[in-house]
Amino acid sequence: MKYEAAKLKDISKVLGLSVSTISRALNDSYEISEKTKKLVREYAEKINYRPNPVAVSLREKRSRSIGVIIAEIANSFFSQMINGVESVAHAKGYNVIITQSLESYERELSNLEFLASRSVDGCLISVSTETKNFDHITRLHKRGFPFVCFDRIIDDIKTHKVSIDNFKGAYDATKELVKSGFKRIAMLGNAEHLSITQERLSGYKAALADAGLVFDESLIRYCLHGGMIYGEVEQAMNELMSLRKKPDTFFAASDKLTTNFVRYCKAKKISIPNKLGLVGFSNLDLTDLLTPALSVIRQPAFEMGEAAAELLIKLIEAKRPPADFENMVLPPELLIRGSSERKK
Amino acid sequence: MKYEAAKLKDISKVLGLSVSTISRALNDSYEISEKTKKLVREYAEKINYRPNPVAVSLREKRSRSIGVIIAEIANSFFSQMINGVESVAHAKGYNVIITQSLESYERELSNLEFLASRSVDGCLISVSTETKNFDHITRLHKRGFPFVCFDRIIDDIKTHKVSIDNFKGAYDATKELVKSGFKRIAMLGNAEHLSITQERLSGYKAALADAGLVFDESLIRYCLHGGMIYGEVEQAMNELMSLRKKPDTFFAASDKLTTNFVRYCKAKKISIPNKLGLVGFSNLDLTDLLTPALSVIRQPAFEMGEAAAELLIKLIEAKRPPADFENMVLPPELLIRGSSERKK
DNA sequence: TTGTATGCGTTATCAA
DNA sequence: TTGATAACGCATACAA
Repeated sequence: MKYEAAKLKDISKVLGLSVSTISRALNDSYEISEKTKKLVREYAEKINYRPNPVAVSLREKRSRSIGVIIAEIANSFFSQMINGVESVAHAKGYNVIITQSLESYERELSNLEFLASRSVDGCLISVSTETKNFDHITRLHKRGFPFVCFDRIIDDIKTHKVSIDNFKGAYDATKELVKSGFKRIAMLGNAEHLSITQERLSGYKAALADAGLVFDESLIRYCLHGGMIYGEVEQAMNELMSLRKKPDTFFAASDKLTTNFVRYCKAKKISIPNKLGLVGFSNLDLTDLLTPALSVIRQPAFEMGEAAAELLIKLIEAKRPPADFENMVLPPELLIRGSSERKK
Repeated sequence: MKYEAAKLKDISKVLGLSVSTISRALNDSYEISEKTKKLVREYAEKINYRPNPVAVSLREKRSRSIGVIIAEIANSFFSQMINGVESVAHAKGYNVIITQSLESYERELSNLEFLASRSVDGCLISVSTETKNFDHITRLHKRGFPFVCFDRIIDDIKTHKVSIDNFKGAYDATKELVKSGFKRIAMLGNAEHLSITQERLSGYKAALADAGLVFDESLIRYCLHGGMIYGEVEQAMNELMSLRKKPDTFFAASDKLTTNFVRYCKAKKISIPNKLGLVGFSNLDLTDLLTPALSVIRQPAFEMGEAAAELLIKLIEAKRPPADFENMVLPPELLIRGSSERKK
C-alpha cells in the first residue's frame, strides 16, 4: 500500500508549464510573472501540494531537523527538556527526532549513527550512564557534525554545553540536611564516571566540610543505571542500611534515585523523615503530593532544552566554526519540603 | 559549518571501480565476486561508510520511519506507550519520529502535515482533545497514507485500532467505589466528544445502574484539556464541591485528572479517602507512593504501543489494503489501594 | 563479473 | 519570462 503525494511534475502537466517554472513560481521567484504565479499557486493549493522534504533534503544537503539523544523519555527531567527543545526548534522551522538510549551504550551508538548519517543537521546529546568512551561522538564532531552537550557533559569535546550548577545543587541539598540536624548523610549517586556525579559529589563533600562533618566514603553508593532499575537502588540501600553506623539521611543525586529511595522506604516501612531524611534531585511535579512532600533540587529542564536547541541551531546555521563556545550553567532550585525536616 | 560524510563515489574513486559495483558489493549482490566484495567492504568499513538515508528514501520512496502523534510526552501513559512503539519499530528496522500536539488542534494539524509529506511511511495517532473534525486524517487516509489509531479512537475511519476496554475500566472503578460504600460518585472526564470519554461515561453509568444508584448529571464535569491544565480541574472541583449535595467520592477518567484531583485535595486540605474517595486512570508509577496510595486503573501502555507499531508496519509493508481491520481492545487493570477505602 | 545510464523530486545554472 | 538540463546519492535495468 503506497501513498502517492502530488509533485511538481503533476502540476506541470496539468498547467502546461515546465517543472522549473512551477518550482520558481511556488518559491516566489522574481523571474516569474504575477499571472503565472497566481495560476500555479492556486492549483497547488487546490491539490494540496507540499514539496517532498526528502528530495529537498537531498538537494540542499540538510534536513532541517535536529536529533536528540536522551536516556529515557519516561523521565520527567528529559520530557520537560524535550518540550523546551521542541518549542525553539519548531519556531525556527526545525523538526525534532527523539531517540532514547535507555542508558545503554549500544543503543546510544546506533541512535547516533542513524541520526548522524545525514538524517539530521545536528544533535543534542546527554550521554548514557554506560558510556565511558566518547569516540563515537568526538569522531563525528571532528568531521564537522554539530553537537551540543547538555546535562551529562563530555569534558574533552569543544562545543556548546548546557548544564546546571551541579555542585551548587548538591551543596545546597546537603547543607539543608545539615541545617536540619542530620549527621550521617549518605549519598546515592548516578554512575561514578559521569560528570554530573562527580560535580554533585564535590558539592556534597564541600557542604560536609563547611559544616565540620567528616566525609565517609562508606556512605557513598553509585548506581550504574542512575536508579532506572529498582534493584540497583535496593541493593545500594540494603548495603547502607546494614552498616554498623547507619546513615540518618540521604542525598539522592538523580530523579530515579529519589523516587526509588522513597519506594524502598515505603517497602521497608522506614519513615521519612523520622528515620531517614531526604533531599533529592527530581523534576517530577508529583513530589509535592507525597507524604511527606519531598524536598527536591529541581532543574530548569524546559529552559535547558530551549537553550540547547538555540545553540545547536546557531551552530548548524553558522558559516564556519565559532571562535569560542558557550558553556551555559543554569542554577538549580532547592524546594524545601517535609522530607528534610528533622522531627525529633 | 557542514558535515560531509563518505559516499559511494568516494569509494569508487579510491578503488577504481564504478559506483554501481560498489553499491552492489555493499548490498551483497550475487553479481559481484567475493574478492571485490571483500575489498569494497573492508574499505567501506575503514572509512566508516554509511548509506545516505535521504538518498535511499528518495530512491525507494519510503523512509523506513514511522510517525507518532500524541498529546504530550510528559504523560506517563504516552511515554510508556512510546517505549513499546520504539521496541517494535527498531526491531523491524524502522525509526520513530515523535511529535506532540499538546492537546492543540493546530499543532496536530501541522505535525501531521509534516509527517505525511513523505517524511514517514505511516503514522500512529491519538487525537488531541481539541480535535473534533477529523478531515485532515481521513483525507490522507483515503489517499492511502497508513494510519493506526490508538487510545483516542476515531470511529469513522476504517483502519487498525488499538485501545483499551474503557467501558470496563470505568465500570470496575465505579463498582469498586460502590463496594466501598460511597454513594455520590462524581466523574471528572476528559473532553466530552472524545471516544474514550463517552465509553468511560457509559461504564460509569452502567456500574451505577447495576448498584441501584441513580445517575446524576450534575456530578459530571468535563475538562477540555484532559486535566493538563490545573485551572480547569480546579474549576470543575470548585463547582462540584459547592453543590448542595456534594459528591463523596470521585472517578477521575484520565492520568492528569487523577493527579490534579489529588493536588486539589491537598491544596484544600481535603482528606482522601475520609472526605473524598478516589479511583482514577493513571499510569504513573508513583501513585503507590502517595499517602494514601491511589487506587488506579492502569492501561497496558507498553503493550498498546507494541501492538500499534506492529499493525502499522504490517499495513505499510502490505502490497494492498487488507480486507479487514483489527480492532484490538486490551484489558485495563484495576489496582485497589488506599484512596478508595472508606474509613468511617 | 563489471560498467553505463536512468530515475527518485527538487532547485539552480544556463540557454532561449 | 520561461524551458531544458544537471546535480544531490543511491539502486537497478540494461549493456558489455
